Amino acid sequence: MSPLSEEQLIKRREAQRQRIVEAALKVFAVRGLHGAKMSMVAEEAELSAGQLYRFFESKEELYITLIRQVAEETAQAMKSIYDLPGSPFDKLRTFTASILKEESAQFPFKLIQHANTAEDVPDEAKQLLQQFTAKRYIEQLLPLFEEGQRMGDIAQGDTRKLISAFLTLLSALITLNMPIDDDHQMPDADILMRIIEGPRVRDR
Amino acid sequence: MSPLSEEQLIKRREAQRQRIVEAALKVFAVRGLHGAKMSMVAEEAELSAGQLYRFFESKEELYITLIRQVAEETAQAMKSIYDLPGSPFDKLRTFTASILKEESAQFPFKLIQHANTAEDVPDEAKQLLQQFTAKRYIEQLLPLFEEGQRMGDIAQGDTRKLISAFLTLLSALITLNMPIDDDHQMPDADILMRIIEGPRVRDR
DNA sequence: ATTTTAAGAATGAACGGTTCATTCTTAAAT
DNA sequence: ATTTAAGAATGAACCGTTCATTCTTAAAAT
Repeated sequence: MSPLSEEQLIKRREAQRQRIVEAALKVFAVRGLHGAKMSMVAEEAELSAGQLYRFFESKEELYITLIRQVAEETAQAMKSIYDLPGSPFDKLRTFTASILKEESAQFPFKLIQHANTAEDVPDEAKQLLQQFTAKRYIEQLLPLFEEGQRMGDIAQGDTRKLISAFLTLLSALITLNMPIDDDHQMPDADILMRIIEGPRVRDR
Repeated sequence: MSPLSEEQLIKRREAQRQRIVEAALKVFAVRGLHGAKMSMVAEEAELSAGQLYRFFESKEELYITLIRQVAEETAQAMKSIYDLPGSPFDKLRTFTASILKEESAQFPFKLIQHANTAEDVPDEAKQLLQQFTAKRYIEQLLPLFEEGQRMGDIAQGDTRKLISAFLTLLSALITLNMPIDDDHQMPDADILMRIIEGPRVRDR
């Protein structure tokens, strides 16, 4: 009857779909909703533009699917900071360094940043993002920062404000999307950590 | 013959031209070269789109004119940091605060950031920007930072790297173009100053 | 009366999302 | 081996939209 069993087909199809979403993440993160073209996503996913429409009925559906997935994964990644080794400060440094090092780790941030500032973002995407706002991340990190403050690793003061500033700067840095040339060089994690670092003593 | 002398006319025209450039700065800074539409510039300058073409023969010419003007003004602004009152650290804080406070002060940064990362930027604009690169700003600020380091106000270490990181983060923050809503709030200058701040002692 | 200025409509080219006719692949059935 | 047909893939239109730019027209200035 059918050349491929039902099960095989579904699996295969799902894998393809995921491949497209990953390509879309890269393209949408870098270029934004309107700057990203379906043809670019197709190229990145290594199939023809027409093919995309066998998996997603529109650019909008693809975008919403992408946002949904990224929102969930990011929330997950946030939680996983707690599993990192060392003190709260160590955990945060490791987290920060890994994001600044790996380009692929930056895509979700860029995507969300774009989605939050671009216009004509589909309502459904907006709603999804509202469920996963910065406010939520702050609450999620609050215990970690508070412990760090108790230990003296992390600077005293309004904790939420500190987290907010830190996340904003990290996000800003990622979003900057700098060409790594002679003129600019990505500040490393340690520079960024100075923002939340507790009191230092002279000469180290 | 004419109640307006030749001279007056030219002056009037020049003023109008400048008005357009300023409108363009705002629009191009926020939306980038391709995101900015001539109709938007026209609206901002409070004239019709068609009128623009009496002053600039193309979008490209307008853009190049704008880049040239901004590049020069920015270099000028950089120099003026030295004229600010107080210690090197004070000067830098004042400078930073004033940029973060006033939106109009951020336009040049945004424009340059866009121009440096966008594609299909006119060659002439690229060339103009190369003359006023970050590298140049770093050299310009070097004496100020070195003095600050000698005084202990500013953190020790590779001075150029420190300046670069500071400028990059400032630029990133500005470029982020955050909506000032409940979720996000612009980190203030003092937070940013922690990046370059010299050794702190416990309890202030 | 003539020129200048302005606004706004018209133009035309490029772009890009989407569709579709057609060709290819592949694995089961013969 | 050969056939067969479903699903995969392509690439070329299609077609609406979006601008940059030009044209038309009329008011205002001189």
